[in-house]
Amino acid sequence: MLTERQLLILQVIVDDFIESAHPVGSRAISKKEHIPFSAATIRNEMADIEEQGYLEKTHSSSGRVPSEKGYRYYVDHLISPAGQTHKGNVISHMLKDGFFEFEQIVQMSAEVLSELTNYTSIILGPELFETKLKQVQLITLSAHTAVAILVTNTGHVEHRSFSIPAEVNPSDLERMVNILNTRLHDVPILKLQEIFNTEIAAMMKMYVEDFDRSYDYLKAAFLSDHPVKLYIGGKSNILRQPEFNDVDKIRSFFTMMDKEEEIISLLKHTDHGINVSIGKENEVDAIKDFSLITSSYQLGDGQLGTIALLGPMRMEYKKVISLLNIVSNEMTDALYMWYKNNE
Amino acid sequence: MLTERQLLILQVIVDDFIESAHPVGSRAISKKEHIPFSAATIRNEMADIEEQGYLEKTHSSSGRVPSEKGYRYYVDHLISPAGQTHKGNVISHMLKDGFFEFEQIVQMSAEVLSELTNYTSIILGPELFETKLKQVQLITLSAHTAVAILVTNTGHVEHRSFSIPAEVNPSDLERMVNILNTRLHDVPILKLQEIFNTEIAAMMKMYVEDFDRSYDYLKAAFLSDHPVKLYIGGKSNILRQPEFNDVDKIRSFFTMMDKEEEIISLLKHTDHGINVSIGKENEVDAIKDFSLITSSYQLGDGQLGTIALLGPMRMEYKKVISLLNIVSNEMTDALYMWYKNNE
DNA sequence: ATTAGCACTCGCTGCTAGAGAGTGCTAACA
DNA sequence: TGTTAGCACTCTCTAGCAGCGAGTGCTAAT
Repeated sequence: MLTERQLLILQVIVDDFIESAHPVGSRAISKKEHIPFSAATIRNEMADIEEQGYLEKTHSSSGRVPSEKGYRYYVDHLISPAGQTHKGNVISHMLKDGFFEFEQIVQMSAEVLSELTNYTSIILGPELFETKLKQVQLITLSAHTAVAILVTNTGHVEHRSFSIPAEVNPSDLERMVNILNTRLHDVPILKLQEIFNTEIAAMMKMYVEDFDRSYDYLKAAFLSDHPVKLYIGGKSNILRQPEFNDVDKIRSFFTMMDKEEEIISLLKHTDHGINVSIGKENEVDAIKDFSLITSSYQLGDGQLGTIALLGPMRMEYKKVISLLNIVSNEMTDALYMWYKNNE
Repeated sequence: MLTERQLLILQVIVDDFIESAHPVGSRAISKKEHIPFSAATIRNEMADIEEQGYLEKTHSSSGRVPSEKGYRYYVDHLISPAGQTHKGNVISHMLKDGFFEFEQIVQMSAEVLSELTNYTSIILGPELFETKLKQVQLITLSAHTAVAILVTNTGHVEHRSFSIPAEVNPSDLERMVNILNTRLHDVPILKLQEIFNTEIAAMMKMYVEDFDRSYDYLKAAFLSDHPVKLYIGGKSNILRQPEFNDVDKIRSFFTMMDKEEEIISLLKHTDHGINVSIGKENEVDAIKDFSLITSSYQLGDGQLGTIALLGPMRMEYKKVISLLNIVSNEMTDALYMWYKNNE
């Protein structure tokens, strides 16, 4: 167990190290105004704290650095839930703007988050397995080309252009769209493929001449690829962190950031509220000396998306946590409004 | 003037350096099979070549490295136009696929180009000042929300969701869209803003009640931000190049890549064919020790887009040039087909 | 004209010494 | 008994120096 004074010292060390990125020595601590103890006393305390695993040395005669356990304790017990609400205003303003497109807002939020923190921000769109198709529209641009537009109940819009082979009859096309609209309304996106292959195929065969060609084209146009959408902000902002002084670290970081699936799997927990993973607590090896802070936001219908900041273990937890709290709340609010309008 | 033999040596040096990234010494050159001269002879020649500015030393007793002038000469005169057509097939296949969306293809081309070369690829979409609006569609999703869809003559589709304030009358909205469709057909995108502010405003005042609100919303929805679209592939692939051993270089590179406008201005020449800018030949300071190779592709109606590869001066010019040639031709072909279908 | 030989230059590696920052321990102190 | 001053010790970091290797330029011989 740590004494009061040890907690104070631990807090000072973590705060200081988060700010400076340099190991913290006893003398430096004793110089702070709210620390009335001598360097020697602090040395003794530090040895105790280290013994309990909250601190580490980078080498035998260096100052102390928080261990993962130290960060964990700091995050769990030593952070006062400071409310710097002024930071939220930037994003609040963005989101309160009457009209908006979901994706644009998310992308901007990601950029702003990264800009405010100098870490890399990641936002995971709503998980599509709850998302349902709301409406299908087909706009023909010419005799040979058309745009298919899919609108989901979350307000997400996707378009896809495709060319219409000469053999396909325009009236067939229209009939097909009607079929789609009737049958696919309120169908979960993830079940599209299945329904296409069974019911739709059957229905179409009845109504549409030259079934095969039309079917293939339409199917390709409608079944797009991404199940979840990922928004990353400020991949390069993180280079401002002093821990990125090592070229290999940069390389491995960027290599990891290119692997979308890995990142998605990392964020795909749907707990409510803030979640902090420090160092090896992360399941993915590639970020075993990073910290990842995630928060969830909610769509109008209760679905969850994830919003996260990835940075060095020496992260400004206090700032980041309150910021993420604000942003996820703002997003939830804004999306609730949007959803109500859309209903 | 350089003699035959000096040209041969220059070529060997550039080739070798491009491959190895190490300064090339006289002994190494004399060892190559097709070089029957001794190291001493080569030293003499190298001194001459350096005197004429085609080579440099990194320090007084180092091997030689091509100067910018050397690269320039190499590119202009020493590259045999090798036709490695097999590389083109990858992209050819992608593009020949019957249906496609312009943006998807471009993005994929960018990725593939970068993957094949380990440089960063940049593709500039068609310049919109020639692009004209073809059709406007408004799909209402609910009483309060709608999607505006703009289709251009290049087949580019843009959508924008916005909410409809309660005060706006649905029939007004419909009337507005009709007005837009009549008046804006074939209007260049760049003139949209202007026309909105004058003619459209005037016409709408006549037909539409509660003009002000409707107008603002529609305007905001229609005048989107990006005049040209930029596709970047493999920003992090370039980290594989040995010249990126320096953290500062990496930082400045990524900082530059974040400035879209700068990159656009860099590529906004519309010469036909391949263009190589070496080192300080580039107008932007940030890439004064990079080489930029651009090529143009053509849209069906003659508009130009730009496709480029950005890498170290020590670039595999031969490979890159032939690759860019192939890709830009493939893209031009594919887009011509698309355009004909769309007409 | 070409080449072998040689002195010279420069970067790189490894070694050493000294300075600086920090620790742990001991002994003195309140 | 808890706190502190003092001191020896440890470790990193930097500068300086020597030796090696790769490469050059020049000279003299072929």
